[in-house]
Amino acid sequence: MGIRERKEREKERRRQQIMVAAKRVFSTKGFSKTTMEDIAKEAELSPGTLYLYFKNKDELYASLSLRILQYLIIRLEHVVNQEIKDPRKRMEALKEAMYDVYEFDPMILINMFHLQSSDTLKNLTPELLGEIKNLSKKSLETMASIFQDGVQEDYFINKNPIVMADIVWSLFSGVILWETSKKIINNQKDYVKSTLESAFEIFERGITK
Amino acid sequence: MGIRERKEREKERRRQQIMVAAKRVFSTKGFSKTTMEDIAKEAELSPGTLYLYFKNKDELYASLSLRILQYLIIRLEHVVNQEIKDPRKRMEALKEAMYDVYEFDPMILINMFHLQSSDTLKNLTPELLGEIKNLSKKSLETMASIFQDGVQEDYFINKNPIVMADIVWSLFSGVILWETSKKIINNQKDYVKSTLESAFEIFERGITK
Amino acid sequence: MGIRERKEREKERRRQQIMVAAKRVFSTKGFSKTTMEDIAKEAELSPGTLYLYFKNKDELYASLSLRILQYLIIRLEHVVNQEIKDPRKRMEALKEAMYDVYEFDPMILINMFHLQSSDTLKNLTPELLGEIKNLSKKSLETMASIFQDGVQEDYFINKNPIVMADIVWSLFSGVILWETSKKIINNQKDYVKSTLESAFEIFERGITK
Amino acid sequence: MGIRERKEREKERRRQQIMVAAKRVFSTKGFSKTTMEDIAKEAELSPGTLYLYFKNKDELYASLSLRILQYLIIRLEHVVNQEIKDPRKRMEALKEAMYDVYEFDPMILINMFHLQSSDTLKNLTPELLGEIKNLSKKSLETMASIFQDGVQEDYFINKNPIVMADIVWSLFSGVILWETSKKIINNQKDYVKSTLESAFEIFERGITK
DNA sequence: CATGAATGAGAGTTCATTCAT
DNA sequence: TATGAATGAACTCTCATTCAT
Repeated sequence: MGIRERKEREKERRRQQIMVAAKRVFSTKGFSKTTMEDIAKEAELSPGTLYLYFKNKDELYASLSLRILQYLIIRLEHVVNQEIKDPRKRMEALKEAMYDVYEFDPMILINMFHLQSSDTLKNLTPELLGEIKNLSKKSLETMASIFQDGVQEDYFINKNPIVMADIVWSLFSGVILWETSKKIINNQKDYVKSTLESAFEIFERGITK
Repeated sequence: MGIRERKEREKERRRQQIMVAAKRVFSTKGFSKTTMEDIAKEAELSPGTLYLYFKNKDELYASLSLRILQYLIIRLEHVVNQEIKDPRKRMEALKEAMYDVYEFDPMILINMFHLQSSDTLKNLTPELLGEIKNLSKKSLETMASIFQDGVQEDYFINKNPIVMADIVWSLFSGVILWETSKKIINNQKDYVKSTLESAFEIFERGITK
Repeated sequence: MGIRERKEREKERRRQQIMVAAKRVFSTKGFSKTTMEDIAKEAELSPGTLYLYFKNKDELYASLSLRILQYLIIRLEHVVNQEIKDPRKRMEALKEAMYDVYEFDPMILINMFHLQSSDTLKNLTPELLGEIKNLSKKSLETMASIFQDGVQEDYFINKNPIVMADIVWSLFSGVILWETSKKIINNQKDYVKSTLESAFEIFERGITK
Repeated sequence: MGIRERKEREKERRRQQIMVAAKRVFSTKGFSKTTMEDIAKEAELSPGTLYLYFKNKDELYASLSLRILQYLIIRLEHVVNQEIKDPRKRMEALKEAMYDVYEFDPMILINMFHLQSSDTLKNLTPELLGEIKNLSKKSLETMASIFQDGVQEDYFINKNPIVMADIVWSLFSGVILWETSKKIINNQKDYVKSTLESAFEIFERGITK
């Protein structure tokens, strides 16, 4: 059993190693122009080896989203499990958490948002798709629980907390995509942080009694 | 002169005809899997002909966004130019307008949101890119003017109207992408309308004094 | 009859006009990258019209050679028909004539040399091919007659004058192609004239008793 | 180390295999009409594989010239390194060598002469172009050394040996191109050998004191 | 497990040529 | 005679994926 476990761990390590390489390549070449061979070279492996760890290119791409979702969940749970129950402070912490996730890896996060509504999604193995669904669900539920508490404390307006979570998530992804877009098109400054700040402020005002 | 005008009109009609065909193919095959030949076949033209009207595939793709942006602007300007000055009613009209734009062509709108933060954008002719930028700018400015009025009337909180416009646009795109994603992943009902409704409600509360 | 003649002349003028345009485009874009549309645009005609005057692209290309061959013949006959019968002076005149032909239009001449041993030749209409053959033959014969005279006057060695003409023509084309090639590859000075000078000198020494 | 060497050799063999196939196709279809797929089929490989060994079509074409230039150099150096120092005998050997090169592969040689003054040249990788330049230079220098010796021995006239080499190379290429052309146009006998013979004879007379 | 050469379908694009007007 | 929009075959080249070693 020990051996099998170690093997398992080693396999997982290799996967991570490949994903790290993939991220590095994406950052320099952009998603659409990155080939499997590029990634293999960066990972100092052969193209064929990549297919021992990922069923195909789409799965490799999608796997990147998993990591960031996992990170998101950790941060969100941390917010929920804290002592502080003051909704205002929790909202603040939520905002912080989400911005951290953005900063953790902007490129990958944007890729994940793209992934959300693309054909790619349909081509994934049921396992991977299931995992993504689970993680997404968990994230949203964790967020919802924050709102839930706020509603119960009569601090937030009486609205379905799940819907609130959907909206905050939409706001988050929308701001990042749009501000990134503006940055690219107009070669302008990065307003993600400040816009996110304002967006959260308005959102909070909007749900506060 | 009449002849030249007619030719011009015919050329424009052809362009539209190709774009309509493109949309039809996209709807059935999805964006990434649609080839120029598919579109040509659907338009009952030869592949070469497509290139008489669009410089390349990316330009054809991007041109689709143009139409929807134009429609958006018309709807937004209509909101602004109406007699009604009551901010609440205007917000209601704004929401209606944006939802109409979504219903006008969901696929194309989603594609446009994807386009926003992709490499494709960099490969467009400066002319087309310029046009997209102009239309985007105009849309945002028109939205901003609504908030501007509301602020001046002391009905909305004192926040940069341009930032408000950015946020409402982000919210709009974010909700659509996320709800569509959920619909696809979970094979569930389409919650775009209801979530958009809630999102606008919260947003309005959030900016109202 | 007058009318038909005029029509004929006008048709010929149009042909010339197209050929002039073609030459201009070749000079700027190079042969392989010039399209029929380029030529049409330069000639301020439509692509279709080109096909009223030339059967196809190859024929248009080949026709360019015709003009230069005609010019060559005129110059050669001038050399032969002059009063001077001194072989040395005639050789000098021959050299002058050939260099003039080169300077008349280097690009077209080089194209003609390429044409000589290419597949294109086989795709020409029999008429055009026949004309090229005739003009070539005439050129070579005219040259040969110069050598013939020199041989009869016992000034040149006793060798088949036709072969001498072939060799002088080979030398001419070979020097031009090779010196042009060196010029392009090494970005060096144009040595066509000086090398041609030396080549003729050696050739003359070689056939002089 | 042995393994890497073997791989290297195998790679080189594949390259040769492709080049041989290419030559075969060229011989039957002519250069301009040969497609990469034709060559792939002849080599019993897939089109994609060709691109593992040659960067693009032009490079494959140009590579063919390399081999013949290498063969030329070997033959020329052999002439120079022989015991015989008698200029007349050396000229004879030079002629033999060049004719052998022609017979080694007429099609490829002609193609190389075409290549010399075409746009293709400019599109090659600097490495390949550099190699071609080096080999050309070496050939010409080796030839020049023969003339150099003859001049020093006071057997040849006092002319720049480099220029002499340029001229003999021009004569060689010119005769081959022109005689091949005549053969094709007039469906006549092949006079390359006899004309080359005469040409060398005249050239030698021309440079001999 | 790992390799990496080979695959081969398929993409986007070009352009000589045609033909209805 | 002139047009020029339309054609469509043909091209080069890419790259995710496989499989013998």
